[in-house]
Amino acid sequence: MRPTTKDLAKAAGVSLATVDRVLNGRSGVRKKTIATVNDAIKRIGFERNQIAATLARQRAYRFAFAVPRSGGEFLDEIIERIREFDRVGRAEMIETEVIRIDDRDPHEAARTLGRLSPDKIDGIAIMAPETPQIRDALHRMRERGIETIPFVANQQEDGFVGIDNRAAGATAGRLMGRFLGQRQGTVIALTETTQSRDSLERRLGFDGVVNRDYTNLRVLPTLETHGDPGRTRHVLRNALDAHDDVVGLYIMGAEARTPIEVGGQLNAINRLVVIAHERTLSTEAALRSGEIDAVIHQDPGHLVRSAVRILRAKCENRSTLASQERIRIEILIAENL
Amino acid sequence: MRPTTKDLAKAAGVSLATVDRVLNGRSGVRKKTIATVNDAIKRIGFERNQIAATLARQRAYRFAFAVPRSGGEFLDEIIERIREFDRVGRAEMIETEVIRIDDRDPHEAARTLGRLSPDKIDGIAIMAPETPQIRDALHRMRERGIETIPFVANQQEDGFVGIDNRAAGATAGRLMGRFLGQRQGTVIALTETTQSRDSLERRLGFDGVVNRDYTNLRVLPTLETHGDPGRTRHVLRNALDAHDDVVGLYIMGAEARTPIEVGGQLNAINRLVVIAHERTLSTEAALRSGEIDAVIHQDPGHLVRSAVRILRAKCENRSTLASQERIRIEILIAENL
DNA sequence: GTTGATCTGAGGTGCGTACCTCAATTAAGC
DNA sequence: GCTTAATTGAGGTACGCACCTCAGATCAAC
Repeated sequence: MRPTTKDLAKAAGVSLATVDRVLNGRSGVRKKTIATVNDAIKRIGFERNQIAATLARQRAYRFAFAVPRSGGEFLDEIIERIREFDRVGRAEMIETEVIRIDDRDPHEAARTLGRLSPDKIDGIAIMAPETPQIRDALHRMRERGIETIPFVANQQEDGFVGIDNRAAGATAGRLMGRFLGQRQGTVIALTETTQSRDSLERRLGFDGVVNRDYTNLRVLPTLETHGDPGRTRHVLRNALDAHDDVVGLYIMGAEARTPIEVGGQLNAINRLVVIAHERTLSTEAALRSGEIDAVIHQDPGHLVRSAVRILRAKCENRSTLASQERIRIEILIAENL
Repeated sequence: MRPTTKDLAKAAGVSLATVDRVLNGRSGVRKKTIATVNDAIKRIGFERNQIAATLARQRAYRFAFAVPRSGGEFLDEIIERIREFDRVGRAEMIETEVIRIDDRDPHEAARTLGRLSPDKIDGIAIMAPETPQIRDALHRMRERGIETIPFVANQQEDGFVGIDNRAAGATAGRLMGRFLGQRQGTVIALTETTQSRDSLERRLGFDGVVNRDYTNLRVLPTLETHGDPGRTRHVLRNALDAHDDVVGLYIMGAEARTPIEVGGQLNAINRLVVIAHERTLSTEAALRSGEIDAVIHQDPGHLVRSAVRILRAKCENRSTLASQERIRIEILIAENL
């Protein structure tokens, strides 16, 4: 039989109350006693029964996902997965909710986060640009006892859930090079805004591979669409007009729908190797139809489940298996959709 | 507050004992009463608290993974993931164990499975060839009340956990075609044994794509290694001698180490596009060194966690979210390892 | 109406932990 | 040694459900 708290109390020569105080980090225990209990934990191999602990808490874990108010298909997909998780999670006493924050107004976003109280929420996964205001708000949340982790954005932070965007860019670069083979020419790189760290990282990774291993290719400075179809058409047409040897298109942003549409209309896409990011209804359809050649993807379901596992582990101050939590950089083509 | 069994009893106008009988499928309840309770469940949106239910069972779930006695690196990897899961699972009252079965002796395998009693085990994931003896043994296990699911092998069975091998082969075929570009020549396909259904499916998928879309390529009949380095060297050398235009090598089996080694020794691999299955220490190293170009993979951690989720859901007669349980066909290259 | 079988209710115990109160003990400062 | 504060123990209740017993109700067949 697995040792219980009762066994632990006996082994440590203390009462259940003290065991409880130590296990849950409550105050009013001498350092020496804490050490005694910890020794006993190791000695008898005690491990808290999380099932019983969760039940005894008398309330569900409540986790929030703070996501931008504006977003494309990929964000919709993530939100759908959060809601899906919520449905099955309730039976395991985990409730999840989506909180929208305004990524264009850092002050308002910080205020929204500031309003969250530990009474209503145990942890939060944040998908937001790293502005000083947000950073401050997060710091204050942690002080109030709310666990936080960066989600999809801000990979350099601790406990990040998401992919290594630099490696993702390198992956795209490798595929671009290999798919183009001996062909010589220009590659267009497109994103919503070059301000975003994700785009920067991806571009760095992409260039790293292409410049080193595919000297037959030349990558143009990144074009910006600002998510605007008109502007997308404009910059794309300009680039195609200016270079008659365009052979590849790398769509770096999460919103590939408009570039694909515009590319198709310009009748350019059929001759190009096109690589985009994130599986959405649009990129999936484009993969099937052959309009694009590969998609670099991170699984939204895994993202959500991993974030919840990590938040929960933090609440129970456990550690997690890093190997289990690394989000894969997936390569999708028509055949493995 | 979520409705509890008590609320359900009140809503259905029956006692807690009857609610328990219905929820857990015990005998001695009239059909009409069962219907009344089920109606009430829907009406008030009752959902069993799995945390409390698990605790009240007074014992952990015990799941087994039946895997072949002989196997290569990929099997080792899977077993390692099972043990890893076991360590974290115990805190959630899920115990897992590995059972070795002799895949060369179906009778002995069936006997091993036959010895398993519902007292000692709640469910089992089986990775074994589909012989009549095994099929019988599984049938009898289910009758005894042990849940079973096919694992990695036998994808056509219900509840299968693993990848669609035909699609995996098609994925390999597409990559082979794209990586070779305009090059013309012969492609070698290699496996341990063509008797295995996995190999057959992969070959079918591979051929489907290559024969249709890459007429510049010709795929030779599948070579068999029987897992023997000597034989591998022999058949590979023969094939390379017989065809001076070999441009690609497709290693279909799970054990790629020997073919990669032999190919390297024959000094052939550097000129070829090589695609293998399953990430292992060998294929990972070969990807990094450039000896192979891509690996088609299924994540062992996901395989194990998914199998456990499905077995547990079956024990609690719940349904699972199919979308969450589909094992991805992953494409690995050096950049997204 | 009786008998026997079938169904249902009432009530209990226990799982392993969280979280609470209050009294008792021990340590620390003077 | 005394006072005060810090530490510890004892005991309780609760979570939502599984699983048990036994008496009482209901039903069907005769």
